[in-house]
Amino acid sequence: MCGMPRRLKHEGPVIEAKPLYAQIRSLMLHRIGDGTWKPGMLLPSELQLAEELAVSQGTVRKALDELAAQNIVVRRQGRGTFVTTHDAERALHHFFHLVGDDGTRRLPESQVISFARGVAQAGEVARLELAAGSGVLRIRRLRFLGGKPAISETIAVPIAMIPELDGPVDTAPPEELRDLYQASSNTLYDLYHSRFGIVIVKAVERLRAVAATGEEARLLKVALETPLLEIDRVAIDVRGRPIEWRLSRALTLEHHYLAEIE
Amino acid sequence: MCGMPRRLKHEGPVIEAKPLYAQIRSLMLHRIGDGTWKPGMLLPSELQLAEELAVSQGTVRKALDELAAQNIVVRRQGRGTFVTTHDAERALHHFFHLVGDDGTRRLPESQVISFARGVAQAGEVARLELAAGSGVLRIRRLRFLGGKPAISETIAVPIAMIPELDGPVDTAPPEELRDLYQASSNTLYDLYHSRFGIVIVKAVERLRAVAATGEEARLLKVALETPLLEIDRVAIDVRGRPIEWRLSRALTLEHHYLAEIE
DNA sequence: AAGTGGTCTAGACCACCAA
DNA sequence: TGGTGGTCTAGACCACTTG
Repeated sequence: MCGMPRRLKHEGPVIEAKPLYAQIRSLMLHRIGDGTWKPGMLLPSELQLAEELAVSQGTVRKALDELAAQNIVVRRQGRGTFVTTHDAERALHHFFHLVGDDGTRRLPESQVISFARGVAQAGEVARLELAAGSGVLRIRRLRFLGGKPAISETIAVPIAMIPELDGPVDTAPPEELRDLYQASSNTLYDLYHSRFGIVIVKAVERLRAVAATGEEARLLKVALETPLLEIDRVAIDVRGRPIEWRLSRALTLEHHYLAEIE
Repeated sequence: MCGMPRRLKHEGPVIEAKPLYAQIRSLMLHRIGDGTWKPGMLLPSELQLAEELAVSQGTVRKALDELAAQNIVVRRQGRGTFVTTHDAERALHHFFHLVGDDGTRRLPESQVISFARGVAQAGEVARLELAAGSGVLRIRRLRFLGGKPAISETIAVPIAMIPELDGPVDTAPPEELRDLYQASSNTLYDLYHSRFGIVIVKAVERLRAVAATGEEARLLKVALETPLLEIDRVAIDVRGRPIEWRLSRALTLEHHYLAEIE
């Protein structure tokens, strides 16, 4: 029955030369990215999707299974398939790896120190793959674990990724956005998803041991030169674009970074 | 046709109450663990396995796909399915996360400092889930990256895991084993697999920043109190048993620890 | 009871590889 | 050319959730 490079009928741009289930997966990612399917939403059932796309249920299933494996979608027997919510719980387990030495995982509180636009510096250009002279949003904050200052953090996001952030780089960003960032504190990825349609699916972290600088020592209330764990993270969305660069320096006296490799 | 809790016919111990493909997966893991299927070996084809186990090809496929996703098995279209070899390449990419700041990944050289049996200390008892008084093999070594000393490392393995290591804990272990450890340097997990039938599939790493002690400073040729990245790793085999505890302290001046989260 | 995802089967054709 | 895994289909029954 099948010809050679099969092709879906319902797409705008023609996708070819990859398996049907992969094409369907791409189509679903588009629907999530463009807001047709929003976070938390119930998707049509496998049978409905199969009929709409004119493929078998098994093919739809394979596409959904892959999305589920990537945590983009959650499947619940008897209920249906849902778009993942980057809620606090998930953000905590998936993207926040500092845990207490006793194994407890606590949500850190955050205090925003500064929030401003600026022209991308060399490090930002490199890690966010920007053109020279691009604008970025920069957030500086101090985070607390168990009430004690534990992490000094700088975040950079390309202005181009956030339409609401357009404007001269030497003026203050909208107050509303600052409030959003302050409020979402620990679940920025959920904010990106629900507000900007950006789905973070991956992060690359580079870790090293460094000595606390004067400012860090002051913020974290420790001696100068105290060893800190530096976490240099770039978050990447479903289309492979770097969305956020985050440089954290953490005290690891009562906490450690947990990595599970499998 | 199907009854309720389906059951395979060919097993020794009865496995029940889980899906057929999961039972088949377990059976395959047994065959790999007990040496019936050795590293690098070509497995029977899906159709042969399906016939032998009296299930459909699709069910065998699902079991094999899961093993492939776990890197326990490698599938090659047109050739067949093979038991994974923990070769240097794989060990490097999967379990060794220290990379050069320029992105290069180099295989470290190792120099064994000491190699002896002993009674498990508190930390070893806890991390390796041992009974008090159990014996462990302890290896102390210094590792070099780009010719320069970079990592100070202590490894502990329960004697019970290695039959060839049985004997009084206050005597020296067999020379042959020491030679093996020295030679395999970076691919201990391959040694565990091919020699002892232990398949490492997972590792849990805890990272923190610490200050170099006197001995470490001497070995690594840096100043006292230099910040070091401490990596506390427990390797776990396919049956969930902790096999090895490794405590490393690394210089991160020209290298960093790379973690990819997805 | 109706609808969902989860498991399992049987069979087709394809792309790839080795002899 | 024959055998392998990779894709796709069609249809069955199961377990779970909701009304």
